[in-house]
Amino acid sequence: MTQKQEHLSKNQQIVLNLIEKAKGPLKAYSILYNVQKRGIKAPLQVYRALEKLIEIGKIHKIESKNAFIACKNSDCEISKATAFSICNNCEHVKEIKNSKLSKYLSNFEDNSGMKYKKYNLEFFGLCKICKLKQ
Amino acid sequence: MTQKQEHLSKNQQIVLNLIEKAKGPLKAYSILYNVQKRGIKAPLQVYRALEKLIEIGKIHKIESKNAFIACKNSDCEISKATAFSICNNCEHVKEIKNSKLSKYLSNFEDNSGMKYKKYNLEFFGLCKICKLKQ
DNA sequence: ATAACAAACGTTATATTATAACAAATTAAG
DNA sequence: CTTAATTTGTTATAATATAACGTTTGTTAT
Ligand SMILES: [Zn+2]
Ligand SMILES: [Zn+2]
Ligand SMILES: [Zn+2]
Ligand SMILES: [Zn+2]
Repeated sequence: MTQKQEHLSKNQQIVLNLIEKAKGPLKAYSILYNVQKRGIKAPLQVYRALEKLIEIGKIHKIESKNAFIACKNSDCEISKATAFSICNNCEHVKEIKNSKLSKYLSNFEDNSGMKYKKYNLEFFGLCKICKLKQ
Repeated sequence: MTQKQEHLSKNQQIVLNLIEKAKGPLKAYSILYNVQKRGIKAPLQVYRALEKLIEIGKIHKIESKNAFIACKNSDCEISKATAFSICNNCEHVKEIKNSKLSKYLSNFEDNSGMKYKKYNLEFFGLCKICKLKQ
């Protein structure tokens, strides 16, 4: 049983539902506008839900875009090891699931003697579709 | 000759000087306050300088912190391949210079058929000093 | 040198992203 | 039940970043 099942509060569930059915990453204020019909009125309610959802690994933040995407991998170790591919043209974002990569990075040590507990990697380029269009 | 030497404008030079002599990453508005004595008055002047400096690889943005750090590597391919180690406790940030890592990531391909032109990797953990203090 | 173009500048206003502070309500645990 | 912890609702504000506009400076080609 790799799936971590937490009980989510009302607001957390509302925000997660929206992010999960979205095609791409969503920004906080776009989330806010889309959940106002469900009673969430203020930015802070969204940010608090986001914070919790990130903590339990249900979503990830795409740092370069200030946007939030649902985790599709059941085995992201609670968002401690994330990698994304981002298309510079259409902005399509996809979480990379590659065990060699995650193993390589999780075990990475540099000469500083620092052992890393978490990493976030963002790759940029052109996706297959946009490459053809060029 | 790996060093890329561009002519910098006045504002760009002022901002770069500040970032280069800083011990760690600086935030945009902290930069602004520190260069006001040199005649830079508005956020946009700072952001424009930052944009250019990033473009030519003199500085990098630490996305998870919205902060800017000078590039210490002469061979960052104009900021197309960056990796940082970040201490969660003291916030110390250091650019990782590791040719195996950069080679591995620059050549990385996943099953999506996307070839990556750029990446940014941020590692988090405790630095040597903070580890001892725990 | 001067026209034409590109890059950088200065300035004001505004957009976007995120958190502080505090009190009330809900939920989990003993 | 009761106590503690979490979540909520709300208002205000902080922090980060860009739009729009006109001017100035630097570069390139005649
Ligand atoms: Zn994930
Ligand atoms: Zn694309
Ligand atoms: Zn660098
Ligand atoms: Zn430290």
